Amino acid sequence: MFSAVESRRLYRQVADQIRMMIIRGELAVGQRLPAERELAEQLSVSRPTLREALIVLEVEGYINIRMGSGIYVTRKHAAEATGSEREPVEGPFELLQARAIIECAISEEAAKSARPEDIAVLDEALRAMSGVVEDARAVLVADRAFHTGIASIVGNATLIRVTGEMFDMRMTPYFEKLASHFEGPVSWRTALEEHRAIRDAIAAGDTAGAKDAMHTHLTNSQKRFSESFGEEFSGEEGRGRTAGPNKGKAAT
Amino acid sequence: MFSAVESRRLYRQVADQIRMMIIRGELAVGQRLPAERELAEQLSVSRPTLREALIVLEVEGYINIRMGSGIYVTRKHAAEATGSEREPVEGPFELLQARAIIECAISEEAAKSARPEDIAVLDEALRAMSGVVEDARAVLVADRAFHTGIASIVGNATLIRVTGEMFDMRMTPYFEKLASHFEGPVSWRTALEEHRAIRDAIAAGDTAGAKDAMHTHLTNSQKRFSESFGEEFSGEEGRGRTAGPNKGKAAT
DNA sequence: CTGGTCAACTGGCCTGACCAATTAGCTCAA
DNA sequence: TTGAGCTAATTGGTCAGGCCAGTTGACCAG
Repeated sequence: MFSAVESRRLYRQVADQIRMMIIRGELAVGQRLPAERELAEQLSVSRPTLREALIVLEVEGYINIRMGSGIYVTRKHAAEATGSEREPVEGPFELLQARAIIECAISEEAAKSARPEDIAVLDEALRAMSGVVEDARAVLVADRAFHTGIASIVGNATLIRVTGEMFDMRMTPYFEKLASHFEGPVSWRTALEEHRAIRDAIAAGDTAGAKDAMHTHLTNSQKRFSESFGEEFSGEEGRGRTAGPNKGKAAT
Repeated sequence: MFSAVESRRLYRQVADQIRMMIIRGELAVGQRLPAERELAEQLSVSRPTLREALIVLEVEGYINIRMGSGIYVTRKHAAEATGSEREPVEGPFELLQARAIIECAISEEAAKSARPEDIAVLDEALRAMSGVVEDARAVLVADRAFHTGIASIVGNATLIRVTGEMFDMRMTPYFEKLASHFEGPVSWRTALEEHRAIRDAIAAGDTAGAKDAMHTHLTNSQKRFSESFGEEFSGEEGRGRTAGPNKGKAAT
């Protein structure tokens, strides 16, 4: 929601970065993080700022700070309560298909009620994204801000959260490995153009157009994935069952 | 056991103190707190410590820190202050609206690819539900099975999970307390009829009809809610947008 | 009135230091 | 050998003072 522009605050950026590392699994549960002084130096921030970021993560429940001992990772996912299912997550193709279905509907809804200030939020996310296509980490933040920004137009906290959670599922080692094969400045610029098309349709109040543009965007993402999937993992057994490149859809 | 002497960290004590003042109403919603420097002096702590406490409260959602402007109380959040933890707690209406948008799209998609065995799954859920409308607990299980059953027609694990998670959000004390005022055999039979309409549309491959039927179902759920407790929520501030700094004063 | 400038706040961040809790390693007596 | 107790290094907790950047509103030129 309104944390789009506000994320300029350094301690929040630091918190985002560390949180992402935990979700990705780069920091195992139970593992002890480097000392505050060392961490601050590695991240090029002062210790007070690093401490503020750590407190954010502690309140959110990601880490446990023990005085005199160290900082420990406690869990890797925010929503874990219902003791159900598997950790291994679903495959990237299923995820992108699910996002296509859900976010298309959200875009459609957003186009109905977008106001100028809502469009300004999207524009800010686009502007931010255009400036960091070279930075693999920062561009993800901007990408996320755009997608959750659309959900925020509807003004529904649940939609914002679900959209964000689905986005964050790409932060898995499996997904990351695939993404590293095709994500780059070029593909991000393409995605940026697709974002602009979505933004324009929403700004124009064009519900069908917004839905189509979002569908195009996520379908293209799938394509980019499947190409790299075919090259690198051709001999491997894929996981997703449906969700081929051809989703057998009619109208659009 | 011996949790008496915890040597609580100072910034947490400060956060507790301010949080209590907000909950008690000593600090009105929307009110601006004293400046950090002044507040630190009043509480006899250093500014960094005060800042850490404020960041805790900001993450918890009690206050809103605006750079260059000041610190503002955003809400009281009375009851569950102690067990708080995660759970931004979106309201029941937001949840039902989100479900309407998302599950309508899923129903539409399901109607495209429903096979006889998929319909059989829905029929089984309907049959189970019809037999337990008297049992408040069992009927919820059947209700859940129906909704996730629709998602399973699309054959996408992410959709199934998201649908289930959104459904499970009603399993909170807050939500259940409200639900107990209107949920009963009568309302469940009505919901069952709405389920049947959804099932029929999906079985017939009627995408628009499936979407409409699902929309009707969840909109009616919303109505049943609002008829019982409509007024309670109307005073809440919108969360998604317009963190209006312009309260109180109208045009000049 | 209108629009722009500017100075007084206010939060954001930093340096550098010291205190307090924890823990690993050591000594030394049993 | 063993283990109880001490020591010192390590780590988080707190403090002080300062500078920078964004916000706001009063003020002045137009």
